[in-house]
Amino acid sequence: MPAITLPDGSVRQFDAPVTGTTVAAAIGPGLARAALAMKVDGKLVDLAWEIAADASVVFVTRKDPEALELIRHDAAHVLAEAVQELFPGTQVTIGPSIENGFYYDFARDVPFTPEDFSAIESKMREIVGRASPFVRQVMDRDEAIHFFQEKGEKYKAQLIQDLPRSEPISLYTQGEWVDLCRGPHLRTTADVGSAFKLMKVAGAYWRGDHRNAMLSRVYGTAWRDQKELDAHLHQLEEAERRDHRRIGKDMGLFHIQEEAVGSVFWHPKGWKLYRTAEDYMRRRLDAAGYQEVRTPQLLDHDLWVRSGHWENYRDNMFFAEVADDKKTLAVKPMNCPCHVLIFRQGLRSYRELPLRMAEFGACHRYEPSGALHGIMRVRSFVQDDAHIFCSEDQIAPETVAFVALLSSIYRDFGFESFHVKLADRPEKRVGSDAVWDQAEGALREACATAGVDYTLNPGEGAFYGPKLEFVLRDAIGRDWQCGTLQVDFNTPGRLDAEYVGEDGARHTPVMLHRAILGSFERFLGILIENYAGRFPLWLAPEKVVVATIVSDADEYARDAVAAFQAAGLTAKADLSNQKINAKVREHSLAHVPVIAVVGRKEAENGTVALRRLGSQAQEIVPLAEAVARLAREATPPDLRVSTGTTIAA
RNA sequence: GCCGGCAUAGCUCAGCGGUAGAGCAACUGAUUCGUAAUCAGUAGGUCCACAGUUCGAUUCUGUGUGCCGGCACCA
Repeated sequence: MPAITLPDGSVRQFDAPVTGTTVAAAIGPGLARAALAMKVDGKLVDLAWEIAADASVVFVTRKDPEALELIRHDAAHVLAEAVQELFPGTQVTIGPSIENGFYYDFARDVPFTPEDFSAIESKMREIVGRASPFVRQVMDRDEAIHFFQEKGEKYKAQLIQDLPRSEPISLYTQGEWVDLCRGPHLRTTADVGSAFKLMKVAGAYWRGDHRNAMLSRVYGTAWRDQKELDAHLHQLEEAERRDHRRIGKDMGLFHIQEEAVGSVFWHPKGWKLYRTAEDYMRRRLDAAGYQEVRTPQLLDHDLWVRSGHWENYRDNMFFAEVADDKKTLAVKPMNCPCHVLIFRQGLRSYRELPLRMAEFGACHRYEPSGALHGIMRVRSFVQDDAHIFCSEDQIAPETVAFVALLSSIYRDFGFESFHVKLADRPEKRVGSDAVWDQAEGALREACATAGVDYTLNPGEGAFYGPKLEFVLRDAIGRDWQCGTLQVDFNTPGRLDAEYVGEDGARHTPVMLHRAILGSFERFLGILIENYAGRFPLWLAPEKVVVATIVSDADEYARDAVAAFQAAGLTAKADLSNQKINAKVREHSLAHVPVIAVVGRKEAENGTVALRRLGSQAQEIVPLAEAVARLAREATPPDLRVSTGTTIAA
């Protein structure tokens, strides 16, 4: 007879197998009301699950994280029921809970549109109101297939067909409606609550494969209560407010147009930002022992055949031809082969290794039209690329040095945390399995040496080698993959790179492909969104606007601008015939970090009234002090001299 | 590339089978003002492109292009 151990350590004895409902009721009416599901020996199950043997039980209530996932999953079921009530003939497929909500994929001749939402949502609320219990039932496999085929649900039948034989087939019924589902579920549809909202429709391939039928996916968001839902909707607005395409337009940083799809026209202010980032990166790479190079855009396609790109990457490459030359040229999608060609000039010695070759390399890739996204995903971009030619035993120390450099650079750009994924051999690849074993082993070992914790990203490596992906988190919690470190035992050999070792024999170097920002375009897009356009002073393309209150201060304002500019601060005067309120508003909306207001008083006293973006406070300081202080603040982080340190003799 | 939506003034958007409107921005004038919109006036359009239907198309239909949201892709 089951003895139930509760989280507080107490034990309850029962005479016969019991359900969670019974146990909760035995503990108290409060818990009986609050318990939505339970964990039996750590496994999440329905409250109606029967416990026959001794077990530890933890009840899940609305405030537990597990509850949220159940709410979302159940909301998906409610959505599916609502859709099938409203649109008979629609087939159901799958409907999982996801981050922030749920979706359900439907097979239907006419895809859903957002206009259908209000009817579906009303029906969903009606179903929630019915408080139909979720009832679990286990069915024989063939019977279940037959059951769904009878109902005309061929996708469901297919799902069961493909489940492993060992898997029990469970169905859940809510009222009249039945779905194939592993579970678990809440008690009744009422537990879903009312804090849900349908968000968007989208096409999605059956089983995520583009060769399959396109289904109509309905996305929803669901939360424990209205407050959480509101917070989420607010968060979405916040993300939209930060959209780099919006801010790029508002601040006049860049534009993209039809004549150059997927390529960026950088405007003066945007290019200033770009150059600030590039100059910074160049200094960091110089200091870290990299040698910068520059290589051609167009190269004979034969090179790409040898490198393996022709075979594995041709569909994503641009090609160029001219009338009186039979050669086909490829626009480089990567810089690596070019760097190998430089490496191959002359005889290399082991003494030159590790040889770190860097290039801000302009690459072109024919990305699918649907993948393009502002400046984040483009067809023409510049990588902060470098290749480290080294011996096998230099992989680990180079990885350690790289991770240190990358962390420091991310920190300087305002990103405090990142995580790492290790992507191993993909299906489409070059090189033997033995070489891949070696490369993957070397990379894992390097991670251990560098003290890097990583999660596995199976099958996602480059075609020439496994890679580490460095994913950073922005100010509103979104993740972006930027940095990468790839171990390549293939390309150097394919392109005949070699060096003379200590033993006098010729060896093939290992090549580490690495990038920190990834591409400038993407990284700057991320920076824009991370800061919502409110850049720290060193990055801000326009640092100071001197705004006058009266025209009597014009002369002084010009002098002030000159003083800021002399200190290297991009500054301009706003002498326009507008009220100071309007000027403050205009420049605040343009994300200018510092507004220096000058009126009669300031002109007389040689001061400026500083107002920082995002604050209403003003500080009146002598012009010279303002210049010195802002110039110090605008110094890039790598050039700042920390005060108070003395250099030891 | 696939599914769906969208394309009208510099921007945000309204509108309609009889060839176009608002707010903001711009420009002109007045106003000299103390920290997120001073007032008045003026100008501004191949209604994405091409084809079709129609007496007549910015509007309806088709095709193309681009953008947006997903999916697939991201070596």
